[in-house]
Formats: sequence, structure tokens, C-alpha cells
Amino acid sequence: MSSHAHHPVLKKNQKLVQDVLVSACAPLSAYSILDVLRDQGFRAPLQVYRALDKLMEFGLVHKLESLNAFVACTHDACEANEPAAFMICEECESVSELGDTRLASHLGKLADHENFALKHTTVELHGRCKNCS
Amino acid sequence: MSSHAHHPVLKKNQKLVQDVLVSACAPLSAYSILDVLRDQGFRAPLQVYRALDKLMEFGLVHKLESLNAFVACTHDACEANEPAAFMICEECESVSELGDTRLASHLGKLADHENFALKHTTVELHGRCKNCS
DNA sequence: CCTAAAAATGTTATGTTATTACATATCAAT
DNA sequence: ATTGATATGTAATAACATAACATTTTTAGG
Repeated sequence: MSSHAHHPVLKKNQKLVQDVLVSACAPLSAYSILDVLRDQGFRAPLQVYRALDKLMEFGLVHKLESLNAFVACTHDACEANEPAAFMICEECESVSELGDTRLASHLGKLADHENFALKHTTVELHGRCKNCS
Repeated sequence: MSSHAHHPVLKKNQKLVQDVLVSACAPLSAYSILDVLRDQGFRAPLQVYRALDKLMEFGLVHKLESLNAFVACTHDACEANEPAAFMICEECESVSELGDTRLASHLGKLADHENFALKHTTVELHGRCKNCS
């Protein structure tokens, strides 16, 4: 039942940032994370951004481009395969991460059709979630 | 053959910003636009951001969230209906705007399925365009 | 274990993107 | 003409992100 890909062991700052994101109930900006971690000795934005870069590389964290904010991956193993989409509630700020295979495949076909070598996709849906409607 | 929706007449600053974006061969940041327009009397970012806000409201300009940059709409009439997606070349910076109906409908179904009231979608594909491969 | 290379961290400064706040001017409809 | 709404001008500041450089920690090979 354990994840079949072994992420590297997280370094101190990476772990701290990851923990903050996992505990958060909404996406956090890098500076919000910094504020939370001042007590643990963080002093500068770069400490956060460097940790975030690594965590994103590991697939443990995603950036929401339309919010300039970050969320922990909710797919226990989001390795290699990208998330398909995020649904972002404008009311309660909740975010849910979808792993829709058909969407991914549709986007892949779209790109193929234009001879576009697809590297990375950003799909962010804004609206109101079930609870807030 | 004319567009069936009448966009409002553009105000001076809106027209200036729109012209810059239409002439550009790549997405431009607000500050790049500001630099171009200094000769026409622009002095402050807000002059650009305000014009951009209106142009986006009119559907004449889109923001690329993953680049913090703006492009003129290439659908002569992108009124009401959103663009489905943007393909952004990392090599030559060219952007093409897709109006894929099936993608839009797929995203709509995804949202419906989660009882998510969809307001706006951001779909940005990064990679290498046909010419740059 | 020791050491050299690589990775991670600390710190300051700066660059880039976007908004707040407030004043003034223009436009459109009575 | 007066009024209310929209657009503009300007300064200051907030919010997001990276460059450059010094130091420490980790890792892998001898």
C-alpha cells in the first residue's frame, strides 16, 4: 500500500515548508509561509522559495499560477504524472486537485494536433464549490 | 462579416494599450507596456493596469497567469465566450489561442460533476511550438 | 575516517508585479 | 448646467520573486 516511488528525504527547510502546506486549509503565498516559519528561524523569502522549488520538483507541491500561491499535493503520489486540474473556490478558498486522465489526454491530443511538444500544463478552474453554492 | 457584438468605444489609454498588444509578437508584461507608452505620456503602472482591466472585461485582452503577461485576443470576436486554452512556446515565446469547444465542454462537465459553479478557466500549455522543434 | 564535490542554507540587496489612496478631469443623461 | 458615473493622473506602498555571494552540511569516493 506504500507509494511506489521514493521521494528523496526532505531537508530541514523543505520539511518545514511542506508541513506548513499540508496543515493549511487553503493555498498559501510564499510570504505567508515565511511568516509562519519565522519562529523556526526563517528570515528571508529565498529560504521559502528554494524549499518550494525542490518540493515542486519532487511533485509534493504545486503552484497555483492564478493565485501566486502554493498547495501541497493531495495525490499521495503525484510523481511524474502531473495533476490534471485544480478547482479553486472563490468563496472559501478551498482547492481540490483533480487527476482526470481524459482531460490530460485531451490536452495531449490538442498539442499533438498542432505539433506542439507539451512540457507542462496549467489548468485552474475558478468558481464556487459545492458547499458554497 | 462584421462582429455581431459591439464592444464599447475604447478610451484613449485603452486604445493605446490595445494597440501595443496587437502589434506585439509575444505576451507583454504591464511594465513593458508602460515602457513602450512613456513617449505617449504614460507615467505610472496604474495607467496600464486600469486599461488592461477594461480590455479584459471587454474580452479584447487575456492575461497569461503563468507568465504574468498579457496578449491581445486573436479571436476577432472573443466576446462572452472564453478562450479555451493558450499554447505558449518556451523557445520563441509565441502564443496561440485555442477555442476548442470540446475542451471547454469537458471542463464544464468536470465542474458539473463536482457541483462546482464554474466562472472562469485558466488553461495554459507550455512547450515547444511546431517551428521550434 | 578524510576529503573533495555537490547540495543546502544564510543574508543582503534588488528586481518585478500589482494595488491603495486620493485628486482631477471627462463624459453622458437628464 | 448639474449631477453621477467613468476615466485619468500621481505618489506611495504592498506583494511576489530572484541575483549574488558567503558559509555550512551532506554525500560519495579513496
